[in-house]
Amino acid sequence: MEEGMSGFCIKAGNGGGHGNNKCARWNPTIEQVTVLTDLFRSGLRTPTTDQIQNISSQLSFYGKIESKNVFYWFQNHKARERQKRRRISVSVIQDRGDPLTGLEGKSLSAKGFAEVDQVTETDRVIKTLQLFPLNTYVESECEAGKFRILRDNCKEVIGREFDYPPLDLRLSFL
Amino acid sequence: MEEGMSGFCIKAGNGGGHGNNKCARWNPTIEQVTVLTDLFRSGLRTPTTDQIQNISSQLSFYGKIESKNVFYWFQNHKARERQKRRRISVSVIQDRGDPLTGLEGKSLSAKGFAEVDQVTETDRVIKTLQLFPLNTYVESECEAGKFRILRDNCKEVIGREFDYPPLDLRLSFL
DNA sequence: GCAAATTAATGATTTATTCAAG
DNA sequence: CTTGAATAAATCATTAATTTGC
Repeated sequence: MEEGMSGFCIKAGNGGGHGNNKCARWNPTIEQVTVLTDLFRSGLRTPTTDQIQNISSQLSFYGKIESKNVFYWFQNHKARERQKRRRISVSVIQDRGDPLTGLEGKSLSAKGFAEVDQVTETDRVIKTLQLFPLNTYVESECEAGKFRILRDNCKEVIGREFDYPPLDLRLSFL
Repeated sequence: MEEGMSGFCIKAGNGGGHGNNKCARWNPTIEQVTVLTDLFRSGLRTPTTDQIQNISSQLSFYGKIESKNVFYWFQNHKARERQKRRRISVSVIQDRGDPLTGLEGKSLSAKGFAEVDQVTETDRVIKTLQLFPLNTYVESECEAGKFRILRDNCKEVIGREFDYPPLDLRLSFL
């Protein structure tokens, strides 16, 4: 399969600006994303029409882009940042600064974690891990989907018993 | 910049039969790393406090270990895998572009987009660029010509139109 | 073979973000 | 607008690999 298969508008060849009309959707360049991210970080969340047009105009120097792309970018980025925060805030509370004292587990809770708000006591059977290909997972960071599921189940799997069956834990995953 | 103040580990009597007596830093055993890696590859990214404690308890069978070690391990491993990934595919950015026609400010949002969901990690992209000294923007596979142009224009446009008050600092390096 | 010296990995800290609550 | 919660990124620091001279 050729790389052009996916239909991305690869910026490679189109130095001229117009490039291939083949691309179905905007494929931002590194520079474009950098600028947009900077703006976002600087506090810009919902740019006005004028701002959008200006930004778009500016970014067009880096490659093909339209105003709507800018608009959507902010929409999406804002939403995803929020979602990301929500997702992890429900289940992750760790210690920090505790390492200095070396208190270990104790201070973990001392940190005032709530953690347990994990509403669902979902009865998802914990066979999930066995479903994971493990080998095909590679080190990619496609954590999104799978992790969400695993996290819930992992609690079960790991918390199962722990009677110190040495290799038991490991074997169950291998 | 007081930085070197760290590292006062009171030479704890390291239990366990595996490690040394020094309180330098955790030195995981092969088994411990194996289990941690399996968990990671199974999708576990940011374990909860409970999970950390459980994992730590389990792994203590193989040698000295503390909860914080587990916590740090996942932090580091996650970050480094991502870093490794990012090194390679820097230009594969995809924002779920949206095939809408013209852009007209507010009306778009009114359109009722209901698609923002997939928590892709790709929008994270390379913030590395922000560290660049302004004009050394990357000598990636892109043509060189465009960059210098934008830097000037961007400064202009943003400085003129954006209402965001004190945040203009960002502009200094665009 | 073996240590001293150098380099690569990786454990542990610090810093800078983001969203959200008050 | 300020502050709390919780990272993830960047950085510091130490251990293990390895290279090198003998």
